[in-house]
Amino acid sequence: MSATATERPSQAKERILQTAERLFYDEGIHAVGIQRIIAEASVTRVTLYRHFASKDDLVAAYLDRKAAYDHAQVDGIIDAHPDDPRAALAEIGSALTRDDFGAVRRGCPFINASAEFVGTHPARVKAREIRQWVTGRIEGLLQRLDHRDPRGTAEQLMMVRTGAVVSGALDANDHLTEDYLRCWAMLIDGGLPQSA
Amino acid sequence: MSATATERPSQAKERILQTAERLFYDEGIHAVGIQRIIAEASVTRVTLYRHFASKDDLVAAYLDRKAAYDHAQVDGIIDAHPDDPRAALAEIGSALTRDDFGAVRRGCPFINASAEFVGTHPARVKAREIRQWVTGRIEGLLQRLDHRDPRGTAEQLMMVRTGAVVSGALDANDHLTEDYLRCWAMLIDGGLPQSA
DNA sequence: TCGTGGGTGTACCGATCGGTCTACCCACCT
DNA sequence: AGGTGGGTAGACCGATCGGTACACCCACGA
Repeated sequence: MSATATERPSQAKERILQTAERLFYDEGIHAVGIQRIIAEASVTRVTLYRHFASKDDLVAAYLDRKAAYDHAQVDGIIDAHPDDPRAALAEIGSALTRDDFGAVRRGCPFINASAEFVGTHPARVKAREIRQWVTGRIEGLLQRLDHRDPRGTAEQLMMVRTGAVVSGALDANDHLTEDYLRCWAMLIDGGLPQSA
Repeated sequence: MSATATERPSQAKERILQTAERLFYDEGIHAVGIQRIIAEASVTRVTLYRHFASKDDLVAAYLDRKAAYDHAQVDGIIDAHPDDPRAALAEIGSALTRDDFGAVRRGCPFINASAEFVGTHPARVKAREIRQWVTGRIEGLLQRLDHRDPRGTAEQLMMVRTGAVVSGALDANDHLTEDYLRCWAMLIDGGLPQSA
């Protein structure tokens, strides 16, 4: 009922964001001009600048959306295993490998964006934020498992996760998923209290 | 004697390459125009295009030089420990951490460049090549140690190495070196034959 | 009824992009 | 003496960059 009321806020904006997301991720941020985006989103220049003050603004929105996906996915997994942190950790690890790393076939959007900007540009700030957030979530799960070293292990897990994403985008081979998940499990199991 | 004879081949070219290396790595490739490079290298436009057919050509030369560093470093370490592959592995791992990851403070030049290009662009090809080469070298050392799984472990080592480089560039903390090297050593020691 | 906000269309801005052109200089080697 | 190759100087190219100005349309809600 009355969906149209507050829903109207912009179909064009949504189209712009989806297009920007696709192009920025697939081809890089500096490589994609405003012209490309408005053409493929079937929007006019004025409309874009009505919704986003500048390209940097659009970039920030693009990364915010990417971050929202990650937040939702990780928290969704954790919530789906309220009494089994170990299963949640396993799921966080393996979620990455779906469809042969298809969702990250071009690597990590935050790492990629960070490569294109310097200093304290929003892209770099957001990259650091999401990485620390994920690391913190993993650390929390490890704590609930009475893991020997939640902080260090969480960071190590982030390292192999990062490496797997990059490898999946650059030099994927048939063993990648297996090698990655074995390492992931080893880091977790190696510090568990009464594990065999 | 007669150094000037064949040494002349281009001081300008060298200046261009050094400048390109610095700017491309520090700020990104698409973010740096030809104008910036020739200005900071104190060279004219014509001179640059006399030595490099195009910007893509210069990018390729930039990455070739980066690859040459890596080749020299890794092979240098291996050659310095002809009878001790384990020491060589340890050195390859820790070489990265010198000066608080200072040499890679902006991350991996190949990963960064790959983020800016699509398809089979030289940047992506070279990235895959250097990564597979390093992985192969590590695998060779593990084989000489009669490691249980040289191939898989080499790939896992590359993952944590990659993750450490990225982390060093984005969210370095005081424990990074320690966490990284512990993981590095664990992967190696975990598969050794008669280890304690 | 009228304003407001999302939207279109298009022309325009200065700046920069990668790349080319012509003309000249000079140190070296043959 | 002449050629060659590395170098400088600066103008110029079409294209694209991010961003703005102005004028108009229309559906909605107050």
